[in-house]
Amino acid sequence: MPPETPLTPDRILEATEEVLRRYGPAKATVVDVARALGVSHGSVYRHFRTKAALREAVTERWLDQAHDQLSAISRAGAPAAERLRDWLSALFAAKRRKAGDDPELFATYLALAAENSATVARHIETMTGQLATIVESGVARGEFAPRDAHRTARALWDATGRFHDPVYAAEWSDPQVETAFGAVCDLLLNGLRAQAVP
Amino acid sequence: MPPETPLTPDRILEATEEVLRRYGPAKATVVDVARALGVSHGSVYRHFRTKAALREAVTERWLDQAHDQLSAISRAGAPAAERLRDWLSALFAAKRRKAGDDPELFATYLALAAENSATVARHIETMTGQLATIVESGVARGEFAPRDAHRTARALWDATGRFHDPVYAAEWSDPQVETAFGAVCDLLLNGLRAQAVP
DNA sequence: GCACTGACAGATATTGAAATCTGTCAGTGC
DNA sequence: GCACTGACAGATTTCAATATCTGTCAGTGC
Repeated sequence: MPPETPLTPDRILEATEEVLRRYGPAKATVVDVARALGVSHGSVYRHFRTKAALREAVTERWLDQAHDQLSAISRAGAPAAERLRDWLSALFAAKRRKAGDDPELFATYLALAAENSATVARHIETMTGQLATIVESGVARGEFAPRDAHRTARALWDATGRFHDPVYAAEWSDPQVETAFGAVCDLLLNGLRAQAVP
Repeated sequence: MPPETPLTPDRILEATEEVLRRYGPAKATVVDVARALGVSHGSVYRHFRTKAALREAVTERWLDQAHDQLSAISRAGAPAAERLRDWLSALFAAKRRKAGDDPELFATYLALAAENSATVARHIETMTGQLATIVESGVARGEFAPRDAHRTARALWDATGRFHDPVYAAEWSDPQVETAFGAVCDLLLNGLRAQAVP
């Protein structure tokens, strides 16, 4: 019998998210996804070549959500130092909220991220690209000393890892972490404002 | 029969390290340690109340090794900026060497560290204490702008996490990581030299 | 008395047979 | 022709039995 709604990659991804949410990354199976959609698992394989590809697509979708809000900050008109602090704060706040609101779901996506390092690497490139935009405009306006924007963006990303890398999620509920974040931001912003690195 | 050599905590720790090295953290048992020492496992429990206490003692011993070399650098007479860079480089090099030379042993100690967070926290306090010493002397000599040495030391530790936290060990074999380390160091040292954070 | 042993109970880990899952593909129905 | 099904082989996971381990303590020998 033909389905009421056609089976699309998007509907499959939605069902996969739901199944992952309900069963967790270890127990979620393609059969579960098919069952949730009321189709046979063979049909799922018509749209995603492997279970890994399906999970990768879900991972990508999840990571892409993070881009939008931050992208707006990176291209705003405020002074670069302010935009940079806002951007890093927004990233930290978003991650911390997700980790705190639903730790299980966060752990699920952490597991997905761990098995899709290439997708994560692409996500990080997008993120450091936004940081580079801020640094570049700061240099152009004379706020920051001239420097290699991409190298600096990567350094900013690396140096703030404790406040966005999910492996540290357990520490984000510690009240002192806000202070630590402030201290690192101060140091980094100070470093940008100072005279150029030789 | 009385043993040829008396059973001491130190001998037990040595045997435990050997057993951990041979069997890994998941398979190493107290019975294995006792067997390696030629005693009954009951004897081991006369010196360490639980298996967890034994593993914690091994963890502490391992972490303490790291202190000595770095401590010398932190108290040397060189300019603070140079000492700081040397200290961070030495820490990174030591960790990277350990991770690269014997990944299995490194993974073993990583597992031990994960189950002894209080011991690790004490280790980190010692480390940031050494960083604070460098910062303090840099401020005293006028190399660095005045600042809270401990807060700054913690920020330096946090910001360089990617280059000493074992969770990132897999990335340390990437040739680009040296560049990334240099970029973060440049930014941080620049931040210290610049005028004080308000 | 002292350092050690070894048997024990309850907790944890291992193992292998049974169940489930992944990925394929010939077949079904429209 | 097209979207989907469902049976299948091989891979993986589950589960319960079996074995091993942890931590205790009364007992042994010096």
